[in-house]
Formats: sequence, C-alpha cells, structure tokens
Amino acid sequence: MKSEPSDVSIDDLANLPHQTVPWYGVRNYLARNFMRDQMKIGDGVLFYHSSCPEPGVAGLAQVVSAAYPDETQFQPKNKYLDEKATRETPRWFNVDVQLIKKTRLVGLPELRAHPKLESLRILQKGNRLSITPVTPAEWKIISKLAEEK
DNA sequence: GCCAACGTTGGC
DNA sequence: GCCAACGTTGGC
Repeated sequence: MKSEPSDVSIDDLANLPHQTVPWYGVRNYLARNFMRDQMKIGDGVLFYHSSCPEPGVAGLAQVVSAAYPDETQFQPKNKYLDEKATRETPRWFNVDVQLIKKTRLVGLPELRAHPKLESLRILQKGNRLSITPVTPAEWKIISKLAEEK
C-alpha cells in the first residue's frame, strides 16, 4: 500500500494511537475493490513510501479491520469529499492498517534488481494503483529483505 | 518540472 | 457507447 510520507509516513504511523490508521483517501475503484472485497483481517501489508526522495518499502503492517465507509468522503471541507456519496450509499471504503514494524528502507532500485520480483505489480511500467496485491512468495522475499541488517 | 501511463469526464 | 480532452500519479 502506497502512502506519501508527507501525508502519512511510517514514523507518523508509529506515533498514532494503537499505531493504526484508517487508509482513507483512496479514490480509485480498483484499489477500493481490493480493500472492500479481498482484504482480510490479519493480511500483511508492505507500507510503501511514494512520491518522495527515496521511494520504497519502509515497513511491515497488517490489516486490522474489514472495509467500512471512508469518513473523508462525507466531510465538506475535506479534499476527499465526494458530493455524490451518501451515508446510505457510500462510494469509498477503507480498512484500518496497523504497524507491525518499521524496517530499513528497501528502495525501488533494490526491488528492481531482485530477479524474483520481476512481476511485482508496483514495478510494472505505468503502474499507478495505490494498492496492489502481493503474492505470498513476493511477501516472503520483501519482508525478509526488509528485516535484514 | 517533465512526461508516460492511465483513469475519468462529457459531448455527441 | 465512442473517444478526445483533461487530470492525476509518481519516478526521474
């Protein structure tokens, strides 16, 4: 899951109550569907820093709630307001994500250099989705890399 | 700041 | 339902 560290960084997450954050602000249907339809409590999350000097995996986290309506879609002054969304028929959902541990930064070049991560979604050309699924094999490789050193 | 890629919008 | 125009993402 991508987050801009200027918005919510791994350190921000570490300092939040219960080290948990609602993954608000997703306004892409595919990414929304991943959260709503596929994520389960206990699923592992690679916390990825994007749009920053050093993009890459910054920590390990986990899903700690089922998807529920994203509160920001109803907030008039919020930039994520969606005027077509109502309480009765919410359009956007989020799960809660809890930190497992901050790790060293596994940067994009390092991910790209790994022969077994060739098909990792986030490395594919033109990938812009803020949430993408990771296979168990990819999780194993990346979480192990992250915990080295 | 550039630009490729891709999603969304809206006229027809 | 098509598709051009426009907006956004995100690495560089």
